[in-house]
Amino acid sequence: MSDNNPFYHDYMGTGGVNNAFSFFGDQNPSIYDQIPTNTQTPHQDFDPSSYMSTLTECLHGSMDYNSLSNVLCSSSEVVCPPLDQGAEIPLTPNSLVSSSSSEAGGEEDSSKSKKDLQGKDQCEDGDDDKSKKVSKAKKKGEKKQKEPRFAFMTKSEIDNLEDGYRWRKYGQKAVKNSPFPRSYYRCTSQKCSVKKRVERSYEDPSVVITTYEGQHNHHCPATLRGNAAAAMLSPSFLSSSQLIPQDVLFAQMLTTPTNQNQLPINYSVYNYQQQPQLGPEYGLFQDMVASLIHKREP
DNA sequence: CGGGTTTGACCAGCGC
DNA sequence: GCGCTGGTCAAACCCG
Repeated sequence: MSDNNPFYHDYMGTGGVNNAFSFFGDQNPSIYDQIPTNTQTPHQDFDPSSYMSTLTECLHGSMDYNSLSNVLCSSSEVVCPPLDQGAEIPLTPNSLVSSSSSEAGGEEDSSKSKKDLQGKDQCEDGDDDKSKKVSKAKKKGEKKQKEPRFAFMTKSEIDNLEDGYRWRKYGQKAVKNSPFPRSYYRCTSQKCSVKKRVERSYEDPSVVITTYEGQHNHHCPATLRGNAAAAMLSPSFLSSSQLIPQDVLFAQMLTTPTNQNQLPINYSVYNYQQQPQLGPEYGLFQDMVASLIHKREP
């Protein structure tokens, strides 16, 4: 199958999973210029099976995100600070982010959702358009807090990949240096402030970059695909690839923690190539996506 | 009619 | 201070 897959040759080439990362920096080496070589291409002894077991632990809740990052970092020999700062990192196609913390999601929404509410609430108070606009302004000195974020890339014809949650588009912006617009989505669940951004890589239009921000405080809508939380852990799900359309040929999860100097470090966490023998792992990738964007019950 | 999308305008943050 | 850019809002529009 891989022989018939044009993307396989494009990106998997001779280096297996790790070479898939290459399209991230070839034409824009600015980030990589600052990164030690071994962070560009994760360790050559990279062992997908150990990654899978790590991910499995994470999925089943026995490992938190920091532990996950620690394991992943050590296995790829990347110096990786704890991902608990919620650091503000510029996100571009060359700088994907996962500054996640197992607690941050629930605590951080307040400021963000506050802003949203502020806008809506004060619209009712205001009696003209001007006041509406002004009311949206955030209080000075109130540093905007970032939700934990993570991003992953998929090779897909479809921009907005089905992940089991319901999203409402609230904006679209042209992206500098990219012919493709970036779309902004918000979870339609009332009390959920999770957002996601979807854009195509300007370096490779076949690659969709999806960035999630925040963690869902509710379960995946059961009506869509059944009880996803349970279903995704079932063997039948793992081989059925229900949540993401079949035309996803490649998926790679990325994180970009920052060190003390806010230097972004990119490293591959997980990489999937759609091949028959990897079917179950494809499901596991989806599990991971779902688990990261879904806030676990305490 | 309700919910989702489109799109122009506004605002904040950042770099110069 | 100014300009640029990303993120968000909200009215208008679309669609089932």
